[in-house]
Amino acid sequence: MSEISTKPPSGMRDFLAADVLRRRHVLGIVQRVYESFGFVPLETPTIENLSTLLGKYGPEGDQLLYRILHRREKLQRALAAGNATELELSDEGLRYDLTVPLARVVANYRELPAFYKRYAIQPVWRADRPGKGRFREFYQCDVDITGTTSVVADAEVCGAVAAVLHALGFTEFSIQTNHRELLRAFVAAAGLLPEQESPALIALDKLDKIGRDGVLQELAQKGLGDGGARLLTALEQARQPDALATLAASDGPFRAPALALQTLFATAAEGPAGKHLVFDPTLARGLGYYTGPIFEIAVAGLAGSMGGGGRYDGLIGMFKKQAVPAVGFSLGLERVLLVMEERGMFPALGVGPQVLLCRMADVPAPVAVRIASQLRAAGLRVEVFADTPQMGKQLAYANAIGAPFAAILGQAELAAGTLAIKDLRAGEQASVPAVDAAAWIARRC
RNA sequence: GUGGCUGUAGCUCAGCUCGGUUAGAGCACCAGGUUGUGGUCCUGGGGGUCGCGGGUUCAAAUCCCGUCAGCCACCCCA
Repeated sequence: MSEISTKPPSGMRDFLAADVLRRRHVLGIVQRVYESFGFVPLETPTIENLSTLLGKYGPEGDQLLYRILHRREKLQRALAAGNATELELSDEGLRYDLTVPLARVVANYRELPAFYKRYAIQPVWRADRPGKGRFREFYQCDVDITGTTSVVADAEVCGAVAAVLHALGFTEFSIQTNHRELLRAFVAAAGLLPEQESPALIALDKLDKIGRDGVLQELAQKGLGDGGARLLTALEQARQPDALATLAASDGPFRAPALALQTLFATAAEGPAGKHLVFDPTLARGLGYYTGPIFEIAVAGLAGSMGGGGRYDGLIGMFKKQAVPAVGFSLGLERVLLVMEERGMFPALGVGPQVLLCRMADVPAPVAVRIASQLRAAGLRVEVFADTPQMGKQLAYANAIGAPFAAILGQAELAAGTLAIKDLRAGEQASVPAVDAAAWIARRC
């Protein structure tokens, strides 16, 4: 194959007009709702130092970082040394999420408000294997609040994403909620080691899919047989309706996190997230930096999640001496779009010119440009057909791009000071004085 | 990372089981029917080294091996 591939790289996409409009539609609502909660925007660079990125996402996360190769002399030096490691060949990488850059920014700018509420809508990159709703370049829409451990902050970030989903037209979705400390207490009580938490929870998460026996089998395979079985029993009990209240009333390590979740539910109940928050004792999120409540948005028919978040009181402290508590929530734009597309949730989104200005070959181009300018000044979206093929060609083009009107300019119109305006949808045509044309079209758009 | 499915025209696909002249269809595109009128209709046309590489064979889109890419499920995530 001598031709150059015209496809974008794996997991990355081009967006044509219709795609862009749908994305903008969603992003506009996200921005408006986030700002209504008092969040202010932040944009950070595409590229971060690897020292910023590494060690924040867990070992799997580090593997998924896109790293940027040294250039020129620096690369030559690293290669000349022989057996160069990844770290010696690169010291920068592409942003993996929006939370770690936020943590860096909070640590870097002392002048930020003590309670910093920021939103960020930017692409992130992960060297993942692409799949349905999974890409190597995708947009996250984050809200975060730093500087407070208050449950109000937890409830507000949940409320913000819930309000976005409502504004987009979602009614049925749940925000699965758990608490990192509660999980830790369950794992300890079952006699498992802290490092066994992750594999045990991955197996337990499949309870609904593969059933109790399937989970037990998988736990045994991982060498977590007895402790895993105890954990399964405990979590099954925790899924009962009043389990959270029981845990909150208990003594010992379950009490504090269970109380925290109860307080969160009671607080969030007064906001948009209210009825959507659901306690899920088996929810465990992969990112390493969560310390308190953790969230994941679940919607029927979507395998993955539409968003996730949680409290991470230790992350910012990795960048500066004093720890700063923080909580955040992230919506995955592509996941939202995927579900909205499947369900036909988009309104009609217009694009392209409302009027195509066509002209005969004997009409000078400057005249067409002048008339187009007049129509645009009146607020219409206008395209001037560049060439002057036969009128059928020009109208066929107008039809192909979906322009509802064509304005035709020939010697007859020039002499009379009119435009022949054709309504492509109705198939009707009228001769309209040029000065009235814009209003005539606007009335019918 | 694991398992499965699919790669044929710009797009959606047929043909492959059982190898046999110039590889087809619909849509899209171009031209004409209509030199100031689109969307419908009619006629004609351009466009394919059958993903890539190798093997078997007199002969490969078709059979075999490899490879790459895409999709689906799992894993993980947003």
